[in-house]
Amino acid sequence: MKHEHVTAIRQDIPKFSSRHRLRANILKALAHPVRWYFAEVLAHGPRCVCELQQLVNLDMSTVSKHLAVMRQAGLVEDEKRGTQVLYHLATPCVLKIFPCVEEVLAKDIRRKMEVFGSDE
Amino acid sequence: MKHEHVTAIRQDIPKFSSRHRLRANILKALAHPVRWYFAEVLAHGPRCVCELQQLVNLDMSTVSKHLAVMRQAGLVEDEKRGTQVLYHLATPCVLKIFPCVEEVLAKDIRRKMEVFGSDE
DNA sequence: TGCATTATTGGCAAATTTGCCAAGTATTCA
DNA sequence: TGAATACTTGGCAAATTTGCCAATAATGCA
Repeated sequence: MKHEHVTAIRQDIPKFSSRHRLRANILKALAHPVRWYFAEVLAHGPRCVCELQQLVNLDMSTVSKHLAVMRQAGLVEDEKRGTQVLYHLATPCVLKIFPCVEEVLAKDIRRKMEVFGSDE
Repeated sequence: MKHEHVTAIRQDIPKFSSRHRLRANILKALAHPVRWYFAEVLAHGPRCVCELQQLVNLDMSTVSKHLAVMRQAGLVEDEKRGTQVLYHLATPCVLKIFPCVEEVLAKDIRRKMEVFGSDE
């Protein structure tokens, strides 16, 4: 017998849960094309919601919600300036994630080209 | 007038799309508590599906699907060994993402403690 | 004060993700 | 060959995410 079948409540992920959920949540806040793009843009300096909105051409409410996800994850911070709200990266270390992802991507492409080249 | 309302097809995210979708997809493969955990475990060396399954206490089919997500993203590679399948990290650079996330987390906690301390 | 600009929130429908079960494949071993 | 082990795939239901449209709030300006 391997283990009892727990039929746990859906939300209740086993012991590794809380620690890993916290970390996964930060990544989840980056793991969307729009939010990844925002992180890239904000790496160059603060931007207001209206600027970001024009860049992606989505409804402003949608943009606002994406930014809320990033804010709740601790990725960005906001600051009121008159009628607008400026967003900026909470820590520059987010930028270090970019090259890591590039490397995974590059390696994956190399690997796929090998497979393509072989006669399998 | 700011811009026409495009009412685009749902999938069809504007110009920044393809480039960022590709990158976001890699992060998405890490942005789940179980898969984040697997990446941590695999950082210590190859593991078979059955080992990983026992660690998280989920159905083996569920574990298999999580690993398939990671494989398709180019995060891990698999290798048959008899009846079992060993998974290992495709590139060690994934590990560099861990400390970045820790830093975001630490900064976020610091910031929240400040707010807690102030009389706002 | 009234109006425009900027942003957030609530609500909803469509899309995606997640996890289980059942069924199928592949390999080892008796 | 037949049984056991290890894994994958299809299908489905529950949960979550995403994006739009109001409706609402906050600020600046005439």
